[in-house]
Amino acid sequence: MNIAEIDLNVLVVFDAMHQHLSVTRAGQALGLSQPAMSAALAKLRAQLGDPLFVRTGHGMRPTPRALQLVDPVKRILETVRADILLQPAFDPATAQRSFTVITPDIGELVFVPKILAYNQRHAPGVTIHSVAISSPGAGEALASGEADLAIGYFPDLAKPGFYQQRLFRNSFVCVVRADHPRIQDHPTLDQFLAESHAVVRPAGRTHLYERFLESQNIRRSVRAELAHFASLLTIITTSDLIATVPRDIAHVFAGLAPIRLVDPPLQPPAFHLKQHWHERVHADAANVWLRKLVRDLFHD
DNA sequence: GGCGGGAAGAGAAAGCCTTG
DNA sequence: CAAGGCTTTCTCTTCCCGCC
Repeated sequence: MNIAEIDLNVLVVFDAMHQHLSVTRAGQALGLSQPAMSAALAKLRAQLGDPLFVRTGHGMRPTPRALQLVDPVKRILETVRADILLQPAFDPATAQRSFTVITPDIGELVFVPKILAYNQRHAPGVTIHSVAISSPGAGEALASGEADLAIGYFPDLAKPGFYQQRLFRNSFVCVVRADHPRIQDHPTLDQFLAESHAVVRPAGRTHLYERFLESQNIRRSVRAELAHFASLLTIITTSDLIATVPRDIAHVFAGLAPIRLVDPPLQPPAFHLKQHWHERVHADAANVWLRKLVRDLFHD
């Protein structure tokens, strides 16, 4: 007999019959009426060419052929339950897994160290591969599976097929070297514009503060234009330049070098940093674990 | 999208079998 | 022989699928 000719539901019927040894009770267990259960049993008998369960004075009793089938049927049903119906669990303590996370170089300074510190204690086999992909390409990378998660400011990913979760509210702050000769804690707009500025413009990313100044028709003297936030710290500590950066990165800088955080004279509307993922991995246990970790570590 | 055919299941009823 | 449980048959409903 060809497997395609068998309705595999009959295995469920067989198992229920073996458990209850009664057509009525087996039917109740499967949500079938007694006649429907009887019909299912008749179908099973026809397919296997054996009466399987026969009526005796002590209820329905299995035939030798039925007894022969008990273990194989249980194995098959258990395999279906465990390997097909149950979501595979993700155990961070034992998992050997690498996650690719899209985040700008700010993210590598702000997010990655905390994730790694957590993993070192609780998920020793989990590694993080950080990639800086610009906003338009991030969606493609998430959809193709090239990346698992994007963390940061990705307004292009607010579209069908993608999920997002807000992590924290961010704003801007100015940074200068600790012994800057002119800039005090609350510079006026004139004082701010009188200084020379260092600006970070990572390729392919939205520059919120730049756009804000343009919308206000404000021009400043830019002395250094950088592609990476990481280079900014050295430049600030060795010059009189002033830079306006997201507050989270400024706090990381303050822990690394003698700099001061200063309120900017103009503050654009606050923005939210989020994590984004593709619907393809929405139910994936490993991805769910990573998202929960990111939320627990960074949600304000 | 509407229609028709087939499959499956429910419910009712009648018949059969076994036990006490 | 009555009671309980299984089987069979019939009718009706629902759902799915293919066709136009």
